[in-house]
Amino acid sequence: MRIATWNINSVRLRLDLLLRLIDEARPDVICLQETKTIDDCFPRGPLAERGYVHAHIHGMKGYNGVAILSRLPLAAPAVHHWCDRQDCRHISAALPGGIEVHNIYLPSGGDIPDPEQNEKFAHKLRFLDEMIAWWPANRSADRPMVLVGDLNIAPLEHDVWSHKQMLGVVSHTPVEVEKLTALGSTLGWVDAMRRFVPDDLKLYTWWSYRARDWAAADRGRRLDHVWVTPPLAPALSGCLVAREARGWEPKPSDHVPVIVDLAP
DNA sequence: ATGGTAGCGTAGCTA
Repeated sequence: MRIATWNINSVRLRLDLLLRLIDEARPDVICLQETKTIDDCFPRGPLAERGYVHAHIHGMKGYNGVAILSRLPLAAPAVHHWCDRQDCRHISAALPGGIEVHNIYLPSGGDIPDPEQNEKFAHKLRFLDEMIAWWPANRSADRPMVLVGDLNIAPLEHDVWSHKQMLGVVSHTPVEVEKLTALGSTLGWVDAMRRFVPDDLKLYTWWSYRARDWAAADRGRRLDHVWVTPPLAPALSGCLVAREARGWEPKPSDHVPVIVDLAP
């Protein structure tokens, strides 16, 4: 089974690129973040035509928005809310065989890495704290689960272009990294991407729009993640970061798809 | 040190 995750940064504007991903990678399940549309405007038709007849969509006007599109039936669709908000940032559904897929868009956190000065950063930290408490209280590590999405944190030294220069930049500050690590420890989550790319090699999924030449500068960050619970770890058979998608014309997302394969 | 770009929706927020 092949699962793709992608912060598409508007599913309506980039429908053609989503269809290109489908043609080129043929994922069974696609998890999108930042769809940026209400559910009534989500382009279900062209996706259903290509076999993605099962969809769990949770969007809002203009911001956020997550979706799980699947060729395989989806059971137990759920919406999860955090920080007493109605943001569309986390949904889940179960695949045949009982594998539960969680699709998460974690708050970016703004620019200033101080929760006293910046309420967006405070929101990000609270979101993490609430999830750290939620998983062990609501799910067992024995359950086969996949957690994907834009977590807006690059935890490892080589998840950013310069560890030293990024230590004070939101997405790579020690407080965020500690909380993401604690989140990973809740159920013994396995970092699927790093199963296939050693920790000492650079690995990015996002490059800023604000660079003159993103590829030449290559100042990326690994903000997007695929985690699995221990029962699924032996099934991991591959993981691919579709770096070339950062150059897809006419208008690429600033994030690229991450694709993971699970053996039957 | 600063400013740089993008999407939504049509001002200003979010990233």
